[in-house]
Amino acid sequence: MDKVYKHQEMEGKIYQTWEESGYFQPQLKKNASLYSIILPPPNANAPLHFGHAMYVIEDILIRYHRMKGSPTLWLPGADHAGFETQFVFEKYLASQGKSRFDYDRKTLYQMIWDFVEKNRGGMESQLRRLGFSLDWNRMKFTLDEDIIGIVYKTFKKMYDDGLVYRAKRLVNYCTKDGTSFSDLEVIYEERKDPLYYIKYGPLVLATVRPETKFGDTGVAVHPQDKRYQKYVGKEIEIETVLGPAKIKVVADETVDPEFGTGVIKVTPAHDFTDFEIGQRHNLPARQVIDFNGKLNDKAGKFAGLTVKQARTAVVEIMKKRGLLEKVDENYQHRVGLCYKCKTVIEPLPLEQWFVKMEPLAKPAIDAVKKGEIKIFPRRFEKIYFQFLENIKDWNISRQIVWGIRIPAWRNTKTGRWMVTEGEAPSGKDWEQDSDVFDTWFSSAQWPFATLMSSPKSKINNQELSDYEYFYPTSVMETGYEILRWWVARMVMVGLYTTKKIPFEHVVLHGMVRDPLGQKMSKSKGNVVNPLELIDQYGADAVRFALVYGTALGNDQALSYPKLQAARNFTNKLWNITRFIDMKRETLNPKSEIRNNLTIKQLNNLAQHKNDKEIVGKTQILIKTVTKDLEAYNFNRAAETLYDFIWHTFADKYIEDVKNRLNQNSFLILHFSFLILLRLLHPFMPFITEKLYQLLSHEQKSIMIEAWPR
RNA sequence: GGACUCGUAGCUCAGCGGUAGAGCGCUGCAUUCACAUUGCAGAUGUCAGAGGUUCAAAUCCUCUCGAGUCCACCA
Repeated sequence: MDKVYKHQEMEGKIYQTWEESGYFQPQLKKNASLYSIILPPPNANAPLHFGHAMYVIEDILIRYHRMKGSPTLWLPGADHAGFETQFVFEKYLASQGKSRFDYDRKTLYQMIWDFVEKNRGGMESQLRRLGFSLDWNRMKFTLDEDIIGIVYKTFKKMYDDGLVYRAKRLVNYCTKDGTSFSDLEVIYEERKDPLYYIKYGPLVLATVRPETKFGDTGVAVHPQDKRYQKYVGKEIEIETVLGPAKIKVVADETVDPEFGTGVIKVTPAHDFTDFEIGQRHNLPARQVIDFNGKLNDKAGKFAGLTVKQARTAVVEIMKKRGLLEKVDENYQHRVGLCYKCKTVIEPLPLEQWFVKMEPLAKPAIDAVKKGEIKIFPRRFEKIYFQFLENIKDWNISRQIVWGIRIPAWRNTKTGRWMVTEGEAPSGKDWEQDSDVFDTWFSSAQWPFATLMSSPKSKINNQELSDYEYFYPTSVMETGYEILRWWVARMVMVGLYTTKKIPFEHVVLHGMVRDPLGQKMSKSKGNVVNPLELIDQYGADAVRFALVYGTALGNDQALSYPKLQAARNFTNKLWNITRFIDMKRETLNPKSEIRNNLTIKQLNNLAQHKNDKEIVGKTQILIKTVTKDLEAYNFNRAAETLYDFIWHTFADKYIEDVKNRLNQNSFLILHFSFLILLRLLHPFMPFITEKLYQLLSHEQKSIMIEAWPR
């Protein structure tokens, strides 16, 4: 053995033998306690980042339960990541001097497919580098035919149940990316914009968006506002930049009398609050901004101007005509932006498919309230409830091509819609909706969709699908930032479709930040690639460093000292093994070399006081580590193991035993270390495998050894 | 406007009701035979502040101050 552990020479080979061994596949048997996790599918088109490396938590759980003897499934997948991927592809097109509008739908889809296909596999080999014991035979892609079929079925069922409806409503629209978004995809930024006080006949009102005034179909005040009582319900004559006009005054609770003058203009087609006011008071929605972000001919001579240009132009004319009372230049407010390209989101009226969320949210709330689903750490329950209790209907239409096309057809003659499970309706006059589903709509079905579409297996003469066997899954482990985007939606749709919870426990990890505690981002240029760290420190060390010293659900700053410490720890393990191996040669013990000595058998073997002591302490360690794993206290389990192996086992016990080593104490030394390796295996799979085989002189993998008890 | 997290040794963070902990750093010593990616010994903290509950509080409660995050959304 070398003096130093060289991970570069070991990890690749070990992973290969694991994969060939078939141990990643669950050993299905009847009446066993099952364990399953569906991997949150990484974007098929992008390299892994630290968020994915945190899935090491799942590998720890999977390896632990596999060793405990459960049929254990960890199912990998890849996400087509609809808008994300199309966004990247369009950037690529732009670099070639092209745009998506240069191609028809079919060609564009195929081009993105090929683009993704070219990058496929990268992410998968990276998951292998991390040592993840995923069952690659069950790999799924979100655009697999059978997955699409299941998504169609769900949509059709929702439609038939009246949970999906088509409506012209205001949506968050990015005029640059040319698609609408759900509420979650809008980010807000604090901005300082001028607040214009505009004269509307006898009234004055404040707005930051004078360019939308062509879409005004009313003026609103608070019902209790005494100043304006006399106008309520009446039409007032106003002077506008396009000449004189009449406009109705309504009273609505949502108006804040403290804001501005207490009067607001109502522009139902371009503001969410105004849309609602419009609905309540029968004010028509007049769209004056088009989907290209420019004003249309309803804006008279301002038609063709962008929103920004129009604002300046309108203000200028109002100034000239004395229609502007004053301008507050220091007005602070928050502006909605496209989460991807940061363009100002334009609320625009668009016909879309919506999912009614309230009936879905209720059972999802109950499932957690009743404890059928548990969330770890507990504090995230609040965020979950808060989201579900205030949920709004979900816009699931996206105006892109990269995704699952919505199986809805419109009759060009009657205008009626028909929803199917994917097949085109008979007859000539049907035209399919050109939109695709929001990626999260299909992702919400991932746990049951993946299992339903896996091949059946024979279990005790019974043909069972993975769905029948494994569902509901045991754990959904992911970053807390997608609790609402994904986890909550999986619970809702899972409960709706399968009538069962999709998973029993939700385990949430925190973010990995850069060494200074800053969020990693491409624009800041502080992104660290986990694969580079694996090259440098080894996968075991990277895994260990990510778990060690950070409580579940907390963010952590990437720490090089910690990585180094973890790497040194692997070296320590290596040298403990070297010592034991060396002593074996000199002592040449003839007694039973069995690997599976239990701690109790070991206890009976112990004669010397210190041998008894180390066995006793190991016994306690087993209990502690097991308990911490069951409670998802991964950091504590890791810290306890590190401390025990290094400072108790190596520093104290080995230092003591090395001077009095005999046949008997050697057995204690040897077998108790094998127990430690097994305890450590879920955290550091590669080196523990290597050392286990070195010491036991057997071909048997530590992966399928029994968890110490 | 609501909610959450964090504030513990120089730095990064565990601990979350029973005599202050780890990693890195620091000081001194050791070392041909498992390991310098080492060992031994050691220094370093009114656990942000103020009140309260308790036999006992870094740990529970209230408030204050600082750092950060999320949600709602203002026309």
